[in-house]
Amino acid sequence: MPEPTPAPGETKARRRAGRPMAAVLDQDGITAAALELISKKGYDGLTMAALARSLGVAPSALYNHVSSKDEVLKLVEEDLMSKVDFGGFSKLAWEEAVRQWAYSYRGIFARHTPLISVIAVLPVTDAPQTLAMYEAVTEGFLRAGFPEKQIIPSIVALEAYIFGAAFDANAPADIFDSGRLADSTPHFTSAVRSLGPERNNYPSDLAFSMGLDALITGLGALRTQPN
Amino acid sequence: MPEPTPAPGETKARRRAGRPMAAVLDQDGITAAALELISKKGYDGLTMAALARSLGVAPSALYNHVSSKDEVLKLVEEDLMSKVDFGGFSKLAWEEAVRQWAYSYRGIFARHTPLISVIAVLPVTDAPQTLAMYEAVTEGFLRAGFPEKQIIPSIVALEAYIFGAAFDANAPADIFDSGRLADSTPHFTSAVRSLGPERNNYPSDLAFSMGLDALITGLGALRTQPN
DNA sequence: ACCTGAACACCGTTCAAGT
DNA sequence: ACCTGAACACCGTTCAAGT
Repeated sequence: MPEPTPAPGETKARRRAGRPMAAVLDQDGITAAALELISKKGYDGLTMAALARSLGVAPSALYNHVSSKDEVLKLVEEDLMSKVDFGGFSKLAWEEAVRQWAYSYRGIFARHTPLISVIAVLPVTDAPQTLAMYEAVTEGFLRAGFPEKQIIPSIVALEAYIFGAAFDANAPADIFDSGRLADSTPHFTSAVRSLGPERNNYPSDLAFSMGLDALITGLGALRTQPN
Repeated sequence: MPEPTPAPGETKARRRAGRPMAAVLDQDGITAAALELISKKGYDGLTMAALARSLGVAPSALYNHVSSKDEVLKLVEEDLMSKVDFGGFSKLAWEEAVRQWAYSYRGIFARHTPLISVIAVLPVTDAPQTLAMYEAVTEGFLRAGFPEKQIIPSIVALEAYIFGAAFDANAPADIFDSGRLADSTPHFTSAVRSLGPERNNYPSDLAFSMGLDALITGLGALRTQPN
C-alpha cells in the first residue's frame, strides 16, 4: 500500500513535528515563526537553525527567502511596529495621544530590546508599517499646532526616551543595591532606600511616567497655536 | 650563543608582534586591550581570540583572569563610567550640571552602544566607578532641592533618554528617507524635508538638545526649594 | 599559579547537487 | 524555483597536560 502523496509543503519533518499547515515558507511565515520562537525561547533562541527547524526545512532553505539573519530581524521589527498603538493621534488631545503611544511603544519593545540597536539606525525606506506610524504621529503633531520644523526632532527625542525606557523595564529589582559599597555612597544609598522595601525598589514605571510627563510638558510648549 | 632569558611576561609571541611590555595579563591589562581593540575594530572585532592575540597569549589563558566575555564587557563598562564627566554637580547650577553630564555620558556611550543592553540591567553592586557617579549625581540633586524620593526616578528617566540618544547618534543621515513611499506619507515627508537639504537632515543633535531641555525643565519643577 | 593546545558545541552562510 | 546536505570560517568555553 503506497503512502498518500503529501500535500504541497507538508514535508515528513513537518508532519513528524506536528506542525500546522499554516506555517508557509515565505517571508510572512518566517516572520510568524521567528516571533513564536522569540516569545518561547527569547532572542538567544532565535537562530537560523532553530527557525528552519520550526518551519520543517533545512537552514540553508531560509536563504531562498531572506538574505540574512539581519533581514529576519527587520521583518520582525516591521511586524512589531504595526502593533504599536498610535490611534490616539487622530482622536485624543495631543498629550494623551503621546502618552498612549509611548506606553504602547515601550511595552512592545521592552520584550524585544535586542531589536532596538537594529531599529535605531535602520532607514525607514521600504518599511511601510514604520512609515505609517510616523505619518500618523506627524499628523497629530501638526494638528496640535507644532511648527513643522520642530516635529521630527520632537519625535526623535521621544523615541530615544522610549527605547531607553524599554531597556530599563527589564532591569532586576535590586539593580541599585550598592552592596558592600553602601558606606561610601551614603546619599545614593539613602535615596534608593527611600523608595521602599529593599530589593523591590527599582522605579522603572515611576521613572517612565515622570520623564514622559516632563517631555510632554517641555515639548508641548513648542506649540505655536493653542490646542 | 644562548638566547637571553626573556623577561617575565615577555613571550616570544609578544616580542614577535612588537607588543609593548606595558600590556600585563591581568584585569587592567585585559580592559586596556579590549578598549584598544574596540576603538580599532569595533565590537565585532572584540572576540576572545582577538583579545588574547593582542595580549600575546592563547585564548584559554584569558579564563584565568575573567570568567567570561561578559565579564570583559563589564570591565570595559566600569572603565567608561569613570570617564563620564559629572564634575558639574559640585560646582554648577543644577541645570548646567545635568546638561554637562548628559552630553558627556551620551558622547561616550554613542561609541559603545553594544554595552548599553548590558549596563541597563547590570546591578551596580561591586561597580565602584558607576556608584561614584550615582553618588555625585544624587548629591547634586539634593543640593538643588529635590525631595529624596524623586531623585532616583529622575536619574533613571534621564539615563533612559541618554542611552536612547546614544543609539540615535549612530543613525545614518538618510534614516528618514521615505523613498518610494513618500507619496503615501506626505506630512511626515514634508516635515523631514523642512529640516534641510536631502540626505543630510537627521536631527540627532538638535533632537538631543530639545529633549534634554524639556526633561531639565520638567524634572526641575519637582524641586521644593529654590536653587 | 598560570599557560598551551586540542577539543566541544555551537554560530551564520555558501554552494554544488538534486528535483 | 526551491530544497538538501556538506562544508567553511568562525564563535565562546572547557580541560587535561604541562611548567
